[in-house]
Amino acid sequence: MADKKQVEAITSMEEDFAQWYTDVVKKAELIDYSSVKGCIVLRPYAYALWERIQHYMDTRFKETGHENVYMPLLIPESLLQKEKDHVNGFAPEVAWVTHGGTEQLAERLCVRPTSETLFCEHYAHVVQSWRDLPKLYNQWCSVLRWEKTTRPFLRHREFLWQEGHTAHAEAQEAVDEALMILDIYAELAEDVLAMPVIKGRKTESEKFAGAQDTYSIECMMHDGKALQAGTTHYFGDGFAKAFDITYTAKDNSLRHVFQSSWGVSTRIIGGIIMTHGDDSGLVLPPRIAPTQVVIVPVASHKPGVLEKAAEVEKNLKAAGIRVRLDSSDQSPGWKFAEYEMKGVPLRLELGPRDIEAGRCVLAKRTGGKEEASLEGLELRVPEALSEIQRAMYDKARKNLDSQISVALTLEEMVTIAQKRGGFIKTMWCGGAECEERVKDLTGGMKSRNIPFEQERLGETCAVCGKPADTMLYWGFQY
RNA sequence: CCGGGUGUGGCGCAGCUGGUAGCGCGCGUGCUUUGGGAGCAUGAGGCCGCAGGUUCAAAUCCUGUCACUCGGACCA
Repeated sequence: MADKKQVEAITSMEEDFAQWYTDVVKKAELIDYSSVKGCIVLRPYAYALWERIQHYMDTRFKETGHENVYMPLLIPESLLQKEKDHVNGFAPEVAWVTHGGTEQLAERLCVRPTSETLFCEHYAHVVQSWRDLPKLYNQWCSVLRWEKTTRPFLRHREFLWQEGHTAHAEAQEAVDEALMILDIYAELAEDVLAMPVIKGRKTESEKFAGAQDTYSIECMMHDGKALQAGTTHYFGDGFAKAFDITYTAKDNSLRHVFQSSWGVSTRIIGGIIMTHGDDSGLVLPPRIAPTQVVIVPVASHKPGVLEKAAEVEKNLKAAGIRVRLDSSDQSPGWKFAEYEMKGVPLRLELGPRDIEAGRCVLAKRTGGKEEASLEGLELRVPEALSEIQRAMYDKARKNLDSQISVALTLEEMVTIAQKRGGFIKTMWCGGAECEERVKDLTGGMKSRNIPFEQERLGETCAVCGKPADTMLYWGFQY
């Protein structure tokens, strides 16, 4: 029976969430493992998702004046060493190239874990005058970090991302840049991926190595764990001083630039899976789905069926819909299950009975079947897709809201952390010791961010009881 | 990095008191099927993760190693 095979194919979320995730990632043909730990093959379906994410972001970046560049893969050790906090943050997880052919290199080269240092070196070369600013660069590339524990999408050693790096004359411009990009990231997550986010600033102890301020968008997964889906950083002039990036201002004084950097990686695909997926597999938001509509012909050997299906495909394609006709000789039931597994938002069933009646069956991946007239289908389908998109966001939003708890005391925090996880919001005094203490007592819960949307939950820090005027989100994270 | 589990055709597994590999699914071909993972027939495919060792003989026993996976620690 269909149900039985489904259950065998994918572990239920309730039974074992981690196993469910691994099953979905494999069965939906997103990835394959390679022979190097943490270096993962992105199969066509996963890469198509990434391309759509890329396309959205790249368009937004270019609209806002950014240019794409490409920096080298290798960083000499001496260059990496220039900014102290930065090197301390990354040193434990960089991989080194020590030989060229059979010869040992005079200086070893690190495979970029991120490219701040390369951008800084380059900016020092090309920035001379206030007329050269701002520099608004982005690059699409992969980076390498020698992680101990790896999981598909969520934690790779090599992963794809974009990293933006900008240099500005004024501090405020660099801050504005970091905040504007954070908005773009939030719009990607909410409008395109149907993943509601919490925007905010990272605490001192959680910010990026070398940054003055780090901002993040935080998402909530089905299992109550948070996922940081994107971050942006304001660097002040710290890197500029370490790398000697100076320009001559209008008044002929020599000044350091102010910088920002920001990135989103393929990790966000893991977020899509864990935000929307269910026990039948992936569920993809229509705006990002590589295939939005799959046409499943029924009794396709009967005359006229495939022809009609091809005609419907052509019409929908002409209407700008990403549609695919599966005319393979698999049984309809097989196809139903297959495309559910792959999260295709809308299935269009078309058989002899339908054709005779001038209609088809539309089945939403999110639930619900309807009969639709073939006449005007190119209007009904986009409508159905936006209904799905909206429903997915609403559902995710509801999940996020239901996972937020308020705690006024440390005892409450610990209880909630152990009982249900999710986000906990509390007042916080600003002390790193309080973060440490929460982490110890809860077995790893950390601050997520200080949300831009602040509320006054009380007058004192939930952890230490000292006066507090900041509200902070906490949570377990991926 | 610490602890548990697992590595045998593409996938899932059996075989582990040693004797040279088997099942289900999938795959190829043919016919019949087609509204929730179709049926019959026939065929192809594996030096058992890798490296040592014990033995007349190793998928099986021993040692090492690598990978995957779960949990923990760590983590822009």
